[in-house]
Amino acid sequence: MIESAPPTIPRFPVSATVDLVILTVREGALRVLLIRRGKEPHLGAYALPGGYVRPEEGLDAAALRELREETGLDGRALHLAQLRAYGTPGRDPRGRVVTVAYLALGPDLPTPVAGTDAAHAEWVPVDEALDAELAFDHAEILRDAVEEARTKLEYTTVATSFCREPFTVSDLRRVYEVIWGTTLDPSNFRRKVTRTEGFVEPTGERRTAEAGRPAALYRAGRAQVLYPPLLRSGEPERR
Amino acid sequence: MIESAPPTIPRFPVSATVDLVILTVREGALRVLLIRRGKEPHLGAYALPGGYVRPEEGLDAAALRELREETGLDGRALHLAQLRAYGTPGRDPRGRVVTVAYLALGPDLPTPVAGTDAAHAEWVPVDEALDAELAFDHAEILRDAVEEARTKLEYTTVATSFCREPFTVSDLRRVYEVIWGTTLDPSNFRRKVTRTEGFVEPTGERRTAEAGRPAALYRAGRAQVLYPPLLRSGEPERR
DNA sequence: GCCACTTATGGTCACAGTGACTTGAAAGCC
DNA sequence: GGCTTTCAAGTCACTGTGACCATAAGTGGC
Repeated sequence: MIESAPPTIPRFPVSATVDLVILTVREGALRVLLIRRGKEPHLGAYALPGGYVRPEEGLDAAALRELREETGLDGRALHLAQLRAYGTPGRDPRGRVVTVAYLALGPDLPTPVAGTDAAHAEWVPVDEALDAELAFDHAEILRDAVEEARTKLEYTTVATSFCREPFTVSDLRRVYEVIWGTTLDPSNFRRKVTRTEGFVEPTGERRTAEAGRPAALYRAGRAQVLYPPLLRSGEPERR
Repeated sequence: MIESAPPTIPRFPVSATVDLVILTVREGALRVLLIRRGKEPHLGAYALPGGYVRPEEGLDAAALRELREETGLDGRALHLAQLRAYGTPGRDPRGRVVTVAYLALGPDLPTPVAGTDAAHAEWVPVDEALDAELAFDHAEILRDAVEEARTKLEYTTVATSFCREPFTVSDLRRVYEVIWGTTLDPSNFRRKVTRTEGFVEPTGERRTAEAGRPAALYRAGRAQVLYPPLLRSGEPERR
């Protein structure tokens, strides 16, 4: 099929967009950055931030640009990776749109800057977002993104992306607990994290919180993957 | 950005295609189905089968259709899943093309049917394919696909998709060995496979090969994921 | 200062899963 | 029968994990 395409003219034109699922852990909940739509379709509904891919721009570059425009954040400081593409014919009533979803993970991020497209952006708890009505097929994308994030916690060290450095082992543990919806044994978690080469690096400093013994501080290590993985073995708890 | 798009007219038109990475294990090698391009660009080079997404067709449906057109195979009998999207601006010299790559896994498949677009299709060992010159960015796609397949063997039961039923434990082991490029201990592999609930189901039958004790025959089980996973722990062997 | 409370950190123990290896079973071939 | 080949089952040491206990080191109340 591909051989018979006339040069430079799309065989069947579609729009290409990127949508961002930006996750953070804030106030004990996994939250996603959503905007309130100001126009039809889906006026007033929550939607994932995103936008059109520009002519001379790659998909990753478009995701980075949108991230900067919508949140004022530098994508190189976050964990940003492609999730997958969504292109069901009726997903956008205005025409045929194929969107490439990206998953961005970051520490308790500032509320998005005003004066941008995302003036009405909010950090919405993922549970609420999935109960609310989301524009287009963004509920499906969000579900896939959360599942991807849960899985990535098992096999990679991305959990550190949710912590502002320096962080304590308990900070890191709470990331796992919030995203997995479980509780983890503090002692066993510490053993796993500190004994896994390259997961975290001690800074030598300590931090005294409101209560309890001061906790040692850590930075993210160089390892990208977790071997052996940290599997969410038991059944999930109450939700 | 998305709100300002004029209805039904793409903000910036691109072409949407699907490309298929169809893998099988044949004659002791991991092979990929490639076609010889009959037109420019990349005339004569190997390329992944694929084609344009049609107006009223979802991405998954397009992948299923292309699979049928190119190989005569029913995608429901294979393991078919989206890999990721590729949309670097210069990847196709004829214009802006975003392609969604799919990974298909199947047992020693018949040579593709003639009389289709894929008249010049061949099963090429993956090693050779990556050394040869592939059209567009298909080398990158193939590399990603093979890595994905290797990872899926660890955490899922897809290895059974490479075996025609009924199969022996040794058949299944050779799938792992070929795709991972390692050797596995037959005894430990058997223990793992047979003791993992839902991985394989005994048929009760036996098969006598050219030499050796007859092997028990199995079907694929109901389990989709492998828990605990079957990790490729040691370093890869010579390649 | 002493005490209750909280959180961090360290250790023990039993058990499951795995890698390396040995032994035995069941076929064909000479 | 003796040989080779492959399948199958068992042993053993080691690692990682979950459950649990004990201690350390802060805060705030009195």
